[in-house]
This record gives sequence, structure tokens and C-alpha cells, in this order.
Amino acid sequence: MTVYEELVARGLIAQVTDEAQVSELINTGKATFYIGFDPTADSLHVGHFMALCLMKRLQMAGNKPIALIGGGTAMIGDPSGRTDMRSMMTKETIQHNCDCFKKQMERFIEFGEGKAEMVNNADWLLDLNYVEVLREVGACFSVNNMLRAECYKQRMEKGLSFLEFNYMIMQSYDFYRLFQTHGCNLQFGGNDQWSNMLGGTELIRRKLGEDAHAMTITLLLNSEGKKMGKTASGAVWLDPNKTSPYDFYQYWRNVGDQDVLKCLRMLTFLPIEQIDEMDAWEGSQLNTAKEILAYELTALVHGKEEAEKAQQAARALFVGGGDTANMPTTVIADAVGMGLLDVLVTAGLCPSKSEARRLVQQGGVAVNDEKITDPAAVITPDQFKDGELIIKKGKKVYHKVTME
RNA sequence: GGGAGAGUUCCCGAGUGGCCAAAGGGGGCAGACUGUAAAUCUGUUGUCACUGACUUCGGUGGUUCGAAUCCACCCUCUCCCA
Repeated sequence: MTVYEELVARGLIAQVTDEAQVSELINTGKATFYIGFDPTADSLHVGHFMALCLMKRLQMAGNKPIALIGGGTAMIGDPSGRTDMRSMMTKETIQHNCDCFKKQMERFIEFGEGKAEMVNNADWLLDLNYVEVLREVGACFSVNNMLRAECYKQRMEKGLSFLEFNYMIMQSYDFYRLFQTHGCNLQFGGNDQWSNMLGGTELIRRKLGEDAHAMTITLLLNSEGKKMGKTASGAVWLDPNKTSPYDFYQYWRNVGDQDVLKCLRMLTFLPIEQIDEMDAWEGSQLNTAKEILAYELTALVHGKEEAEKAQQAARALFVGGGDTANMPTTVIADAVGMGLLDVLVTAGLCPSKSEARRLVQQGGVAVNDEKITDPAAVITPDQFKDGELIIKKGKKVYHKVTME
């Protein structure tokens, strides 16, 4: 199976400009490709992770990846897939985020001489001369065409600022630039980037009369059509300080039945034959598949050791066994005598005491497996067994409190 | 530049002087059911010192015993005309 065929089989590819040429490039390792990352937060999340995996797959096949950090384009903000305007970020925030991205990426992709490269479009975008750009690049874009792009159509309803309207031009310029300076002949991106990417290939064709290609990755959607990797409290981050390995593991352990196989295909490096076998699994047997998914992904992102710990912790809690060593823990020195509500808030299980109170009154809290419904309950010394106490919130959230 | 509108809680969206911590829906959380899944049903969803008090309806002032609601100015957005 060729690399390209595998990507297709895994359901990773959404659109390509020219299937024959792109697959040829990739299969023979002749592609120099780039993916852009917008530094809108100080950590990468699951959406980026898929792109990183793809970079890795292609790198293993001999292609050369370029990770482009959008330090320059972030000054503008991508309107694609948004119904409202992005809040403007300061230069300092953007720089900080770029640095964080760089650190995280280095764990997945091999950078260095003859390997992957990392560039920041701030290096060339910020010094551009307005009139010059208009003459050189602006002349190649048809406003009529741009307005027809799906991503702008949506925004035409609610309003689109000129600032954001230029995002496509900036991104196209990136590709044009990389094509010239790095011989970059292929761009990857999320499916929502399609029109921006076509802008780039079009610009290269017009300015240089040469062919460049674009290819989009299927967005990872769950069966309800929502982006995966998002929870109510925000994205699932790759930074262990923002999303603990345990929570990361649990996120994947809890995906819906319909989504397990898709996730395994798209996100893990397990041989595709092995995944195909799981296709036959049904009902509660899928729980095994979920466990595999959660383990594999946690191992990729946080390392085998952390994955092992998370799995042990999860099994201990849900299957029994009592191993509490790897459970999320909060140290509260003077927990004895403290109100249960305060403990819940301190441990981060509830954002406010009011919410904690409600939770307790509704029977959603158990201490050491004993349900407590009295909001005035106070932690007593005998609740600490071997210096620790287990709080269970709802059915799935376990938390350990220790005094030391 | 001229004219007309809009900004409400996590989101959408009602509310045009006291009965408003603010309808309804979505989302979230919890309970029941289950397989750590989905669907369904029930409860809940500003904060705190929780039968009470405090803060919130774009911002700042004002009118009033009392303002999400009325007035003035400002900010942001939308639509129509140029």
C-alpha cells in the first residue's frame, strides 16, 4: 500500500487539487509541504495533533515538512469557520504562543538539517510594504472570486472587516513565498482552509506560471457533526498542565461508539489491518477499542509511561482494585474540619460553592464511596484512610485529597 | 457623510417602570437507566454568610421611592442611501 493510499484508507484526506500528481509527489518522497499553525493559544490541541501526525507520516515516507507558525497572520485573524470577529491579540501574546508551539512540536517532528523546518511568517509578513503588496499580489486576486468563497459568504451576513478579508491574501502569500525560498510544492491544512489554500496555488500559477498543490485533512468530527477535541470547558490540550494525561486519556476513553473506529484510523499509528479487524466488534466489546484508542493517543502525546499510569488509574477506579496512585490529586494541608463544599472548590471539582452545594444536594458527591447529601458536611479525621480521601463527583470524576 | 435599527445571563433569544436573578430553547452539571457509549426521562443551571443578602441586561452619567426597561452622551455592530 502506498503512503497516499494509506492516507485515503484512514479517511484523512478531504480534498486535493490534483490526485494523480499529489499522490505521485508524496509516494516518491518528493514533496516539500507546509502546514500553518495559528498561534491563538499557548498550547496545541487535538486538532493540531492530527496535522502533526500527518506530517510525521509524510516525513517517514521521505517528504520534507515545514511547520509554519502564523506569527504574522495571527495579527489579522482567520475568518474561516467563524461567525464573529476574532479578538485582536497583542504582539507579546502571539510571540509567547509561538514559543510554546515550537516546544511542543519538537516532540513530534524531527527538526534539523535536511529534516523538518520551522518558519514563522512574521519574519516576512511584518515588513511588507502596503503599496508594493497591493501591486504585486493584490492585482492577482479577484474580489468577485473571493466573495464567492464559502468562508466569506457566511460572514457576509454578519459583517466582515477588511482586516479579516485580507487573511486569504496573507496565507496565499505565505505559500508563494515558501514555494520560492524553500521549494515548497504542497500545502496541507484543515478542510476549512481550502479556499485560502487555493488562493496560494492560484497566486503561484499567476506569478510564476508553475504548479503547486494543496490538500486538506478531514476535520475530525464526531457523529453529531461537531468538532472533536472540544469539551464544555474548552479544547483538549496537549500541554499536560492544561489537560492532564489522565483527563486526556478519559476524553478518548469516553468517545461515542460510532466514533471509535474513525478516531483509531485517523489518529493512531496502529496498522490499518489491525484496525479493520476491530470493525467487527460490537456492543460492550467496543470498550476494548476505546481503551486501545485512549492508550495509544496518550502514549503518543505524553509518552508510554504516562499512558500506562492513566490506564492503571482508570481501571482501578472503574473496574475496582483500589489503586489510587495515579489519580488526580489535590493537597489540602488542613482538610480535617473543612466544609465539604470548600474542599470541592479547592480541589477544582466545582467552580463555586453554590454549584458545589447544588451538586451535593442532588446526590452527585460521594466521599470514599459513601454518598453525602448534606451541604453542611465537614471532613472528619476518620475519612482519611492512609492519609488520603477519595471524592467521587458524578459517575466518572474521581479526585484524591491528601493532607501532605 | 445622511437615515434606520441592534447590543440581555455560557450561547441563541423573550422582556419597554415595580410581580425580574430575568420566559423559552440549546449547551453544561447531577439523578434514573446503561457498557466509563448513545438515546430517553427527571432535577438543576449568577454569587455568597443560601428561608436572607449582594452583584448582573454594551459603557458612563441622569430622571425616579424604584431602571434591563425612561433621558443624555459614548462605544461596538447591522441594514438602507452616498
